[in-house]
Amino acid sequence: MSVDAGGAAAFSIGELARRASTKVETVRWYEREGLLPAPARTAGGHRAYTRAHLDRLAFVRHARELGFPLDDVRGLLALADHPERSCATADRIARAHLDAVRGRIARLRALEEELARMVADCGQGRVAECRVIEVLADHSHANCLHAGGHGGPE
Amino acid sequence: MSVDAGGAAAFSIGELARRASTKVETVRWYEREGLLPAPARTAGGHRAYTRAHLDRLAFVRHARELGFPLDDVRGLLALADHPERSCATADRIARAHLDAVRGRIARLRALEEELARMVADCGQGRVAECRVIEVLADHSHANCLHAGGHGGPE
DNA sequence: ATAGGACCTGTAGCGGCTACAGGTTCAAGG
DNA sequence: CCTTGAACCTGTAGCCGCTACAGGTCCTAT
Repeated sequence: MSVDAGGAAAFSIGELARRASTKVETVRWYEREGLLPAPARTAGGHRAYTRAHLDRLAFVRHARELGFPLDDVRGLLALADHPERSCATADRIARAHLDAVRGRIARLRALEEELARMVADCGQGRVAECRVIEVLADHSHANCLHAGGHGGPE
Repeated sequence: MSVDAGGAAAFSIGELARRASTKVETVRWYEREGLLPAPARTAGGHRAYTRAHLDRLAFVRHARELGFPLDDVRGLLALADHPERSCATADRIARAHLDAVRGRIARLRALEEELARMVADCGQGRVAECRVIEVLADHSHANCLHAGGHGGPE
C-alpha cells in the first residue's frame, strides 16, 4: 500500500467490500452517488480506503438493510455528520419509513390471504376447473384488492 | 370505429385502459412484452380492441395486483388458453408466489420491529444521543438482520 | 519475467412501468 | 367543410438500487 492517509493503514476496495459484506461494484456505485466520499488513490490509480470510509459504508449498508431508500440514507448521513443538531429529522425519517413498512406489510397480508384461498381451493384437476385461473379471469372479482390501496400490491 | 373484428364492436386504447383501470402506456407496454396480442388497427393506425383483449388485460391486471411477476403471468396466461391441461403448473406458480409473499412479510416484520425499537428509544434530543443514528452507526449491531436471510430486506 | 488475480472506467440490463417529445388522427361543434 | 383540441401514434429516457459485463491496467507472487 503506497498511499498513507493521515498515518492510518489504507486498504483496497476489495478489502473494504469484504469487511462491509458488500460488493466492489456497489462501493463504486455509492461513490458515484455521493454516499461515500472519493478515497485517495495509489500511484497506479487504485482506491485506497481508511477506517472512516469503512464506518460510513457500514452505516449506509445498515440503513439499507433496514430498507431506507438512498435519499433517506443521504439525509441520515448528513445528520450523523452534525452531532450537535436536533435529531428530530432523523426521527421523522425513521417514523415515515416505519409507516411505509407497516403499509407494505398490510398489503402483503391481504395478498397472502387471497393467494392462500386460491391454492387451497384448487382441486388439482384440469385448467378448466382450476380455481387459480378462475379467480384471475373472474371479472367481478377483479377489484376487491385494488379498491383498498392506491399503489401496487407491495 | 371503422374496423370491425368478427362482428363485435371495437374500442380504442383509451377506452380499454379505462375499462381495465389501467393506463394507456401500460397497455402498449404489455403489447410490446407479448402479454397482450396486437389488435387490429383503424385506417389511421389507431389500435382497435375487442372484448377478448379486455378479458386478457383484466386477467393480467388481476394477476399483477396479486403480485405475480410478469413471467408468472405469461405462464398463467398460457395455461388459461388450454383448459384441457392439468392445472398443476398453475398451482405450483401460485404456491411459489405465496411462499415468496410470506417470506417478504416475515422480513418486513423483522424490519418493523427494529424500526419501532429505534424510534421508540429516540429521546428527541441532539443527534449525538439519537438512538436512530446510533443504531445505524453501531458496528456490533450491523449484522443482526442480515444474518437471517439471503437477499435484501424486502 | 510472467502469470493471473484484483483493480480501473464506462455502459447496459433487471422489473414494471411512467413520462416525456414531437408528430398524426379522430370526433364534435360551428 | 373547417377548425379545434383531445386522443392517439412511435420512440426514447427515466425511476430504484444495484449487478454484470467488456476491454483494459495494475499489483503481487513465483
